[in-house]
Amino acid sequence: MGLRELKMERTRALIAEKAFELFTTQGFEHTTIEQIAAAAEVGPRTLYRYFPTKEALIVNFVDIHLTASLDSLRAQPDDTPLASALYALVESVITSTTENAERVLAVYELAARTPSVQAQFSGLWSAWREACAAEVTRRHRGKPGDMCPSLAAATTMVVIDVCVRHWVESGGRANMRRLVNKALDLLRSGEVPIATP
Amino acid sequence: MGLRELKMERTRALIAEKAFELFTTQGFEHTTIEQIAAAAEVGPRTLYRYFPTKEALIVNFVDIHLTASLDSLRAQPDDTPLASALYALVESVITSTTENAERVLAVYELAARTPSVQAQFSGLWSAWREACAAEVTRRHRGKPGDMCPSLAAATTMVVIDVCVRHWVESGGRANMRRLVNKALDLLRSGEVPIATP
DNA sequence: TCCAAAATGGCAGTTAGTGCCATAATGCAA
DNA sequence: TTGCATTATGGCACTAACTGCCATTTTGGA
Repeated sequence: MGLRELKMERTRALIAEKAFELFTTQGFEHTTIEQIAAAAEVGPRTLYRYFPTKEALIVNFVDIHLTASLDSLRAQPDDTPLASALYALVESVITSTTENAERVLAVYELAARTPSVQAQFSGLWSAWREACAAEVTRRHRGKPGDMCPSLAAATTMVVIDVCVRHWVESGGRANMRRLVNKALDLLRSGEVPIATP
Repeated sequence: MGLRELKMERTRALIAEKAFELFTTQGFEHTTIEQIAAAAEVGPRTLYRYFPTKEALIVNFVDIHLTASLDSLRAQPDDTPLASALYALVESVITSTTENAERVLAVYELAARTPSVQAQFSGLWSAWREACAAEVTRRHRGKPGDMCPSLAAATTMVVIDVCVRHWVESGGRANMRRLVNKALDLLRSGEVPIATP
């Protein structure tokens, strides 16, 4: 990586950091792009070259972890059993969430207070789920139209989503890994009721 | 309902309809609020009294169905088995979707082309899922912290989501009810792989 | 017929986001 | 080291989404 890219990466991080600080102290809506740009000592026009929208300044922090988890799914050899490959993905989310607990909690709190941020987050999760489903489908090699891979991916994502929510609601005090394993057990054992006519 | 409210309801519908027309012909981003207001023969300021944001003008169409489905869950007697109550909810989505197939397809196509709309939709689904989970939890009367109701609700929502996507991808030609029952069967029979260490 | 309440919409203002272009910084090659 | 081509920067002008405020109009009912 050249010196140029390094410096830009640093600027990017600085902008995100300053934005985060201002958002947490003043609230998302009461912080303007100008303020953030000023705090990071760049022009507003430059800020927009690093982050396309105001929301991206927060979403960014979760995006990193989700992208990493997708990578760790892709990193599994193609002949890994699907259940194991999916667990690698789950594992990745668990570690990145708990290792950055404070930041994640703050981001979620911020999102809870701001509809537009909330929406962007939902969109991010949704896109991530799509991407995971695509990867699972590729591995599964079933007939097109088979819903099994989509369901497997979606179910896994839902477990993660539910567990992260529970974890956030506990203020980060719950044990995330235990939560996830409990949830997976419930699903596997059929204790979770499924809609029936 | 008074005559006044009736007229307002009509205005609301007219605005939404004109917005929909303009969005489908010109695209979401290339349509301005002014154009929509002009088409509906109201002032822009008035339009904003009916719809808080531009995105709400589309989201509206799906919102109606999701709200209705939630109502049909609430309408079930409290002693209905959870699996049956959840099926009533599923049933509601199936009928409202297929009965408004054309409109739903158009809306989804529009959303697929516009990130901000996409995000709003994800947010809507997410909020709906939360609301359903709350209702399921209420019915379940388990200990607080029990993840079973959240999982039951989330799993059902995910089935609906996956099926609707498949249905949309088929251009509305697939049989939605068959799709849903197939998916529910797969889940119930344990054919869908669950992440395992 | 008149009145109180409520809907409407015009106006001014804020802010997010974009295109364009001049300027400044930087890596590289001579 | 110097000069050049490339690339980041940021200023300016502009569009369009939204908001608060207030005057005007409409409307349902007494």
